[in-house]
Amino acid sequence: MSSAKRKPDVKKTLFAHVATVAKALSHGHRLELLELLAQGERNVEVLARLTGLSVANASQHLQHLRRAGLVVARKSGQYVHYRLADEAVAALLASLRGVAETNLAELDKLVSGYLRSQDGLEPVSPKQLLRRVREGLVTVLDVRPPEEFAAGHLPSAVNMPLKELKQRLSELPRDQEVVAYCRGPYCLLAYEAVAELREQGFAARRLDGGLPEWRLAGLPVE
Amino acid sequence: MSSAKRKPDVKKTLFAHVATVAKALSHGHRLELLELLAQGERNVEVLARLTGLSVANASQHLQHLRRAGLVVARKSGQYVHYRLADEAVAALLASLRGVAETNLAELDKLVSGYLRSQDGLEPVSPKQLLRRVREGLVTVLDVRPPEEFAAGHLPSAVNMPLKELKQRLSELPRDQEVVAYCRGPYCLLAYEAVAELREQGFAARRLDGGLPEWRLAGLPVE
DNA sequence: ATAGTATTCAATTGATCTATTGAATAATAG
DNA sequence: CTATTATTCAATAGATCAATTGAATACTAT
Repeated sequence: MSSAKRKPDVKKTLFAHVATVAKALSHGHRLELLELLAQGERNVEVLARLTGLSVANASQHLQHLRRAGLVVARKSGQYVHYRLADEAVAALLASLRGVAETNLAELDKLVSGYLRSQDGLEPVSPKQLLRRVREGLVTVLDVRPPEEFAAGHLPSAVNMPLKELKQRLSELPRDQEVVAYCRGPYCLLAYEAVAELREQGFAARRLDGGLPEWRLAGLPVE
Repeated sequence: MSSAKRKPDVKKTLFAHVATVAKALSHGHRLELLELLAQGERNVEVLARLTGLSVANASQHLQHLRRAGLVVARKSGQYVHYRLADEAVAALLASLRGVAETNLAELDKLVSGYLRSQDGLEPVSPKQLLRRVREGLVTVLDVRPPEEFAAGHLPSAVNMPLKELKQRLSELPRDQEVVAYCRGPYCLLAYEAVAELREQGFAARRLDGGLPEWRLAGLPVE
């Protein structure tokens, strides 16, 4: 039986291949790129600017992700647009984040200390929010940039990037709660929007998670 | 606003912490250790032997996993028993494996080429199997070592390690299908058991996944 | 064609990771 | 107490990875 000798090799090879995927996830910059790509397609320059990386560096990290099969590239003219390879990638990221949060004491402290302190209230769960949106009880505020909003957003959400928030407060009704969201659990825009709104006397809360998490829950996107 | 300067730091720090968890998953040996731990608690020496690593090397990898919060250690006498920190870790592993399989062309070839060729038939899904077990239509064969069987197994499963299979064929009924399983999708024991059984004229198939996947599906364990 | 832009490639340097080895701890058995 | 066993620690050398730089490629617009 040749398999007696080949068996360990095959098993080691299988695990080594799975490990290469994990290795692609094992750098903060690449996780940040993936979070941005979870919002929708992006070209290299924009990704570099949003993450603060040099273009060459961003390009190399993106190629690393591509080799691991986590993202795909589409060339259009002189631009190369990257996007997540698959919805399963977004689910994997969420799972990784969840394990990291529950298991890493330090991370837990950061998340619950720094982030949660900014708004005293618990975040609204996606399902709760959907129910209240359908009953017209709540204003949904998307504080991401307009391009990301255009690529998909929550039902009946209003787009108001954080920078414009102060000037456009009059557009928001004061007689119902405002729920803000942005890219994901580690996107700080929504935290700051809630802080600002509450300073101005609004009843404001944050959505638990961002658009990718909403999508993963199987809820509708416009 | 001090957050204008601190914001990027917090975000980078958050992603860096999540990345350390991914880094812990980024080595084949550690994934193999985790697969074994998904079967139940194990001490260092046993893990070293099962993986073919030196004890010191296995110990270091285990400590790496522990620092990342993926496993926990329990000291009892002179032994240190490791186990998965959480059920979410098993789910994360399954998710990682799934993404790796669908996205890595090479891995796909290995899995469907080498493994699937060993038994021509499709594997049985956990839900199908549970239904057929309850109707008494099938014999469930657990080909893992007795310790792992003792730590938990499928309802009404028969334990028969691969090495004993040939001698104990008479214990298996020939008038109904036999479904074999072992540790997980990359555990080769079940493939070999099915091949052997079919050579001997049994109607044999493989369960899709192993005990950890069965657990994750929320199905009952004895 | 020419200039300009987006992206990738190639080479370098410093940093991090892995496996091995042998010694150090800690618990147990005689 | 001494010998034994399980585990961890510490130091090393080789391998791999990350960021930077400047050049190369590929496409667009004039």
